[in-house]
Amino acid sequence: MAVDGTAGRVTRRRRRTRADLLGAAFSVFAAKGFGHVSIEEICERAGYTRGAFYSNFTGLDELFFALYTERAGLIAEQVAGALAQDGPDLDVPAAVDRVTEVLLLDRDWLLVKTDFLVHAARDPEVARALLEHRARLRGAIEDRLARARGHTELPAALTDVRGAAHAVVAAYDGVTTQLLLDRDVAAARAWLKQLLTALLTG
Amino acid sequence: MAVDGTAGRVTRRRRRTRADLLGAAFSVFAAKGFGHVSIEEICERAGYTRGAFYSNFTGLDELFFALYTERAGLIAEQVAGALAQDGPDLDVPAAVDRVTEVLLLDRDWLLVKTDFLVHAARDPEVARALLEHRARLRGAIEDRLARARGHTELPAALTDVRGAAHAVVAAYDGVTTQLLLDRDVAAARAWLKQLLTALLTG
DNA sequence: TCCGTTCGATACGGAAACGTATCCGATACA
DNA sequence: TGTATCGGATACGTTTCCGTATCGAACGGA
Repeated sequence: MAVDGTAGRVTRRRRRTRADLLGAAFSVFAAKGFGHVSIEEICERAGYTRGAFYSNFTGLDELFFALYTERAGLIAEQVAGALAQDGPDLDVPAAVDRVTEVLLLDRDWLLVKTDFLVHAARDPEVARALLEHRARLRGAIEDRLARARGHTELPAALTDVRGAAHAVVAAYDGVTTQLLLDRDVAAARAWLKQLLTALLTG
Repeated sequence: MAVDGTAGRVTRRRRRTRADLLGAAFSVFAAKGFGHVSIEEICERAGYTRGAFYSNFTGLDELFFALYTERAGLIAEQVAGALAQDGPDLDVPAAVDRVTEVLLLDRDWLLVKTDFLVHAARDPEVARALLEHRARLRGAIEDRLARARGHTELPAALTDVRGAAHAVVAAYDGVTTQLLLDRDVAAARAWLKQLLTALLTG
């Protein structure tokens, strides 16, 4: 019981079990894809039985959502940190370097993230959560761009800072797609840098 | 037998069955996602039994590949046609209108296509095929851009026509991602138009 | 129309995963 | 340290899906 947040007590053991299951789920999802993974498989990898699983989650969907939320939160923090790092002048290549360090390094994360995207695309509830997360990231980018206003020009076609931030996200998504296929991280970084330069320095 | 191409005879009935199965697979994949679909489900939808399925395909993977190849081929033709349509001057908004008519209209196709992407991301064999298809599309765009050379300027940051075509694809992928989540086709089109304008008319 | 071939339906055994109900060891707290 | 609560293991029965082997009907060519 108490799979919900209406806590009675939560033991150390339970937190550990939950973390183990989430960790195992991440690697199994990355390897096989959300759709091709059984609950049993995750439990086996984590070293538990299904009893533990059902004690912590109502099903695969809930676990997947928890997993995504957790990792996405961490990454959002890191990105915000990387963006806040330098001065008021916007050094695009340097900023891109730091951000891609976070966003494009871990192929497993890209796989899981994309799985989550197609999952969300079929479930409006999940889609809302994902859109909110993306809005948060976009917000961090907007802040950064606004801070650079006056120091750097935006091209006319991107009407304002919002539009520019939106464009940055689209570029990132586009590069991710290509990277999933060709697995060339170096090329993806170079390419994203070039793309953002073209977009932001009209 | 004869699931392979080493034809003995191929009856009309067989072609029909195969087409029915592919059609049913498309709608079931779109609705549930590749990973959450059983062979039985497809057969049921198509009005056949598993006997018919195994007589035509070795398994779900093969069917999925055939399905993608078929549809992607059709779409590639349509895009090439839409690009060839107008004169040597590059009217970005008009061209985008015509191309997005093909590429962004059918949500089911976007879903299946994205499923295929994550599928390919985990199978190098499949990834190669998908990369080739993307290369063909990019080629059509390159041709179009090259034809417009001299009539329209490219921004400096996109070093050449190849780079520009690459950027167009990335923009398209990025917009697709957003569209999968917010389901706002009109916004996606407007946004893609704006993005490509920013990219191509430096 | 007849005949050999092809195609898909039927029927079967088996494997895998599911979700639950129950029990016992672990854990927190007095 | 004692004890009440918590957490995960165990042990079911059930469902779903798989892949194959076999058979009869549909088909195309002569």
